[in-house]
Amino acid sequence: MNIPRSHCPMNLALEIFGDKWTLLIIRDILIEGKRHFREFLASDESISTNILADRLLQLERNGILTHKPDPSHKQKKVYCLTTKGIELFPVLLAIAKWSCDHLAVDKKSAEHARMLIKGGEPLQQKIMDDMRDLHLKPIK
Amino acid sequence: MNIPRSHCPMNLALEIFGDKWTLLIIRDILIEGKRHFREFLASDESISTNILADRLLQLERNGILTHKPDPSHKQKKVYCLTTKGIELFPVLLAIAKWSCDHLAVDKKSAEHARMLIKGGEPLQQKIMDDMRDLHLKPIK
DNA sequence: ATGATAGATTTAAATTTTAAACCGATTGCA
DNA sequence: TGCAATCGGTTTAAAATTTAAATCTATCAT
Repeated sequence: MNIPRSHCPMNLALEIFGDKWTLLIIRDILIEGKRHFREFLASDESISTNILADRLLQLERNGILTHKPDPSHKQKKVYCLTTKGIELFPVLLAIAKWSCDHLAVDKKSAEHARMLIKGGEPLQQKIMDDMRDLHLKPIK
Repeated sequence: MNIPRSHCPMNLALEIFGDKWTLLIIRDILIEGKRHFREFLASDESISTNILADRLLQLERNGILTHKPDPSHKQKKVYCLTTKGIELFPVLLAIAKWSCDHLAVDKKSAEHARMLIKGGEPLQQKIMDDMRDLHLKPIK
């Protein structure tokens, strides 16, 4: 990474995910359960392959993602969140709540987001625990 | 605004503040108490004037900021958050918490952020109430 | 063997960001 | 009254990033 503009928490975070795409990938993993390049590529926002490849690389460099081989296909990778990545969940949730309160989000997503928020801390902790189980298992 | 890539809450939010600068301006207002162009300009990250002018305009267009004349100087504007803007506070806080937990933030900022987080809901509500008092008063 | 699928890389064009210079209006001070 | 500083910007040209599209090689199922 380059030298950061400042060491303010907000700035350091934005230098990692302050762009239009990075948090959409995290959303795809944390909310949609996606794990593969082609799955990310298929999201509604239609990211292009070079941007996706770049963002995945940056996320790995920043210790938010790792990957392991997919046994089903030698060229296929399974992307895994690290603890650092899983703990972005509250950030996503705060953003989703704000959006649902103030923007014209589509009904289905809004419903899902509100359910997650309404579940409160206990539900959110459970989801993060499940994520830890799913993503942090050692590469077998 | 252009047609959004999708109506997912995350995407809609990122189309507004998914960049390196926008949330730094919100931070300057919500956390640092800044209200003027020149104050934003003086922040550590050294934003340039045209980018700052553009982001302030976008924030106004998106209903997050407004401005009113500053009685002390005919050319001076006082920037005010709307309710929509003030309610970005939990988003900033979630990001700051994640940063403090996972990045090399400077000690002073980390301390401040942790204080805000440790205060919990009551402190956060109080801060947002103060902000409403300060920013939402009608232009006299 | 063939065609589909895998994760990319390459390219050239379009867009955004940047730093720096510049702007006219307003203000404080001598 | 004159002058320098300050106000919120705009303008500019260069640099960097983003984009869509085409392309690549390896793998896989049939």
